[in-house]
Amino acid sequence: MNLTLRQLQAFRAVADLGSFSEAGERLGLSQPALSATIRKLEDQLGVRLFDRTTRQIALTAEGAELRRLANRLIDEFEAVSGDLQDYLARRRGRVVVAALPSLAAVTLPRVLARFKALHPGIDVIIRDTLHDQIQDLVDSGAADFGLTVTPAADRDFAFQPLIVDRFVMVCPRRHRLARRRSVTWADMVADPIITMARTSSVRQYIDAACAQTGIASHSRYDAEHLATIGALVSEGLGIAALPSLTTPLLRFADLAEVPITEPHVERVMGIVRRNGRSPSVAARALIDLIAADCQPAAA
Amino acid sequence: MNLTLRQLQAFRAVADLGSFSEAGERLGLSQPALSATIRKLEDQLGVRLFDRTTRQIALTAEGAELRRLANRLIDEFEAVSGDLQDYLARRRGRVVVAALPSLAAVTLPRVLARFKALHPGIDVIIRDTLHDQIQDLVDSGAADFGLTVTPAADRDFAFQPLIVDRFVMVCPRRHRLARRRSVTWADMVADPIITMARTSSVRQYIDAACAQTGIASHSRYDAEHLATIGALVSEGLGIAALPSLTTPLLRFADLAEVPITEPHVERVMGIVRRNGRSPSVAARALIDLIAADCQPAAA
DNA sequence: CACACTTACGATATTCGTAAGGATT
DNA sequence: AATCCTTACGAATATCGTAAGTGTG
Repeated sequence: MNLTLRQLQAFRAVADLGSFSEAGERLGLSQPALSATIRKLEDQLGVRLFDRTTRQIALTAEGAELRRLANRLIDEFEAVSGDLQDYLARRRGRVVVAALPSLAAVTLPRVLARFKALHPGIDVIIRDTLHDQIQDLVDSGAADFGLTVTPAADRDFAFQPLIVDRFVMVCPRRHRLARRRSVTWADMVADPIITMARTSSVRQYIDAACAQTGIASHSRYDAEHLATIGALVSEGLGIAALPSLTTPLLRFADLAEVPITEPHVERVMGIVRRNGRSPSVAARALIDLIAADCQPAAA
Repeated sequence: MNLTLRQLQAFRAVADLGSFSEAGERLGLSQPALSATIRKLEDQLGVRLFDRTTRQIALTAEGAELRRLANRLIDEFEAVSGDLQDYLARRRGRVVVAALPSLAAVTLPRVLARFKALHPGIDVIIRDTLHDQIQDLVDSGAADFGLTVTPAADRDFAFQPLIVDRFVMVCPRRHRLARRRSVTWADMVADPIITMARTSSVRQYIDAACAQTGIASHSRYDAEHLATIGALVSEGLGIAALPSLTTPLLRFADLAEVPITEPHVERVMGIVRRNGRSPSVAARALIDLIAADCQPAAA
């Protein structure tokens, strides 16, 4: 037995309306076509579903049973079908973004505001975590894509660069370096440097810069959160070297911000995806929006 | 969008097996046919469901979503389909029989024992009630068919005669008529006659017989239940005129049973169905069994 | 006679299988 | 070279609509 959805829909329409011609009209079919469909269905099942009296039709007992089952099935089917429609039309769905805290806090919120307006039915879940874990999340498929720095070369990732982030020095406004147009790493040696915890990718760049310039790292404080760093700097406990992308989060602290020109440290941030895996429609939409936001010139 | 069950089944097979050729083998389809099916499904949905790398295929995010939905749908469909199969194969179902108490107590139990053995999944519900209500139950569709006497001519019933039931006199074994080969209505006048209550169809025949022979009805006792009549007769309180069909139920009372030859009163019992309504498969099966039981010669 | 379903039939669409093509291991 | 998917194409099947047929009110 091989029932067809169309057969069931036709049967339901006839059973509901009690008329072949009305059902045909509703389904956009000619009445003979419906007649043939029901006839075939009856042949397949080996049972009469309607008692015909040329003038009137009535469900048989088997017809009534089939009607029950068909209703259940078609309802389920249409509900699911609607889900898929919505999903594919980006009216429904879910995107999981794994992003570095800086991007999650600065870039993403701005984009998400627009995204939410465009696709109100899509939930965006932000996993703000560190670079290594972002790579793992993307690799395992737990995240649709990642927003982070250039991924490790040995991983099979597709990387789409978006932002080149340079480091800036952050200090109190009354600090001796606050008025400078730019500073060098050497300028900063005299002060205690407050950096992010060793687990942070930012710290990797700082340490690299230290090694590159031959200057020993001399951080006195490590912080997990940017807000903590901002507070520490604000209290005059030291100065910080941070990616420029993160400084908007420190606005509350009323700090001075000076580019670090020597050594030239920059991190390239962008979108990390699994190679050979196409993103979901919802993810694709968000990726496009992020790219447009970060590269207005490219658009 | 008009998804087809076949499309979903094809998609699920490919998604499960991760291979077009294996899925084709399982479905009994050629591999290109499957390829075309999936291709068309993707076109309809406007989304790629698989990432193809000529050597390997992997679900896209939409594919994964569709897989979830397809599984739900197909499982539901197969469950429903199985229910229907069972129903049509008479492994499941329900028959409601409206029967006169005599038939419900005498004929039906014997048949139902065989029916239950043949179709253990079908529930048979017996409504033992009086003729008028049987007609109503059948007419309204509440009962699949009725077992009763010839229905009223003004009703639109199909009647299939099964048993011609003649009336017999029932009396104590030591009664003066107990040894007779047959008796007439006139023979019985001397004794008090115990009959069923006025609501019974049996009583209608008794009264008709009285009127026909010009003999006044002179029943002293009315009883609702046959067992009561049997007990009354057994105690010597009178004699009874009953359809021969009912006498097996009086065996407990150890009574004599003599056919009544004059007047010739008989009731034709059979199966009553609604005209123009085909019986359910289950009902048909039970009807056939009853007919075979009552007319072994016809078989 | 009008209405509602059925049957008949030709046209269109869909689906299938075989055969050939292309890419990767 | 072998394997797996895709494309191409002709054949079988299904489905549809128009037109004609049948029985009922």
